[in-house]
Amino acid sequence: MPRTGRRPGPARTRERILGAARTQFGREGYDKATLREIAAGAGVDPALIPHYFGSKEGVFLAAVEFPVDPALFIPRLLEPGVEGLGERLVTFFLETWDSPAGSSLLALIRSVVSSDLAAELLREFVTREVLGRLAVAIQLDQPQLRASLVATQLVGLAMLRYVIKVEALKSASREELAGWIGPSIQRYLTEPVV
Amino acid sequence: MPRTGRRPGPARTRERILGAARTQFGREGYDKATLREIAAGAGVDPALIPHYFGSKEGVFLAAVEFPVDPALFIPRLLEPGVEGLGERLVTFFLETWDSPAGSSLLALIRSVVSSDLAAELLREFVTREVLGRLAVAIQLDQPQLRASLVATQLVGLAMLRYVIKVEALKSASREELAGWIGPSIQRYLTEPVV
DNA sequence: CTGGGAATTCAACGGCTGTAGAATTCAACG
DNA sequence: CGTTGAATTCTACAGCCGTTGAATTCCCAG
Repeated sequence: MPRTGRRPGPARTRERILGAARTQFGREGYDKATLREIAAGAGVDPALIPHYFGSKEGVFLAAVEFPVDPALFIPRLLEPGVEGLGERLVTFFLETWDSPAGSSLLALIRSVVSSDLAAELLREFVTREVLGRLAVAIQLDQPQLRASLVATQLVGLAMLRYVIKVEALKSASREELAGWIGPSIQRYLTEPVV
Repeated sequence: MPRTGRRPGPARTRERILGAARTQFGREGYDKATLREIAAGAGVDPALIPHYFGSKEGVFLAAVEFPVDPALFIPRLLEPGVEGLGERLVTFFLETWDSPAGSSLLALIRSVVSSDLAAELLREFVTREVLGRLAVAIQLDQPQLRASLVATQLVGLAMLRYVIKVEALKSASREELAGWIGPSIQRYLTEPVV
């Protein structure tokens, strides 16, 4: 059983493919992004991508891993107590989008609208990992509705600031936005029943 | 100069093509929708569409006309005064989406994310027709930022309720949602400077 | 009844897509 | 140095797309 053959390589090129895939999926969304463009971005032959990841779907799933771990950040946001939770949540949300991890989120949100696969993926993940944890954290009625309302405000903010790029939101500072939007989130999370 | 030849027809089939186009663009978005599927939905040969509307872009522009006229509904919403404006706005927004006109909006929001053409179209229209009118209506500082914040909340609501179809939002009543979200909108519009 | 012209269909082209499989390169080993 | 087998590339296929221009249908005027 000879342990021979070409050894080094795939670690490097796998990473470069994933990087180019994130860029491309973020810029174009799942459908418009093509394996040929991703391969060109990675300086690689297009056939290498199905070879490593099985299919276009495979490289998408490998590329858009959720860039933050809810099991970590949710307790960290809750730790200082409920007061100011809304503002902290908005600030954390904007910091994540403005960080390098934002490209993964852009790929996800762009793809969610065009691909049922991506929509299902995100809905399952958010329901299980995020809404679940938030539901047990806030000890109030209708936790799913409350968490969903929070999501509407945050998703809308991401859509207009990062996807459509509305000028007034693009040029506003994180602190300013947190000051405006934080209280809305806070109310969705803590306001007693309507 | 003989006025002869086949006369009736196009009015009917033009309408049927536009209807099928709205359905298809709403279900698939601009990119995924195909002329062949639209034609099949209208019971018509695919070549008729470029023939009547010039191109795929042409039938899209003809199909997704904004289904409500801001010049009409904005004064109507403002007329009872500023108190309760937030709730009225949310209610009107949801009524429009739940009406037959909602399919045009779905086509628009689905397409905005995949097509630069649609994004540019919507951004220009909203900036000019909606934000402008709202800005003069509310006599406060930073009218564009305020109107954009309103838009984030409404767009996010539409995304999660009608595009991703999150259960908690899909099954909530219009009144319930207006009760939760209305105050946020109200604050964005009328809260004195932060 | 007959011809003309609009309405509609047919057939096809060129381009792009994801993907499969054969062919080739090349670093590491005996 | 030659063999080996993984890493990579080449070639090609089948399918769908928007669009085109010629062919056909069919209503209506004369």
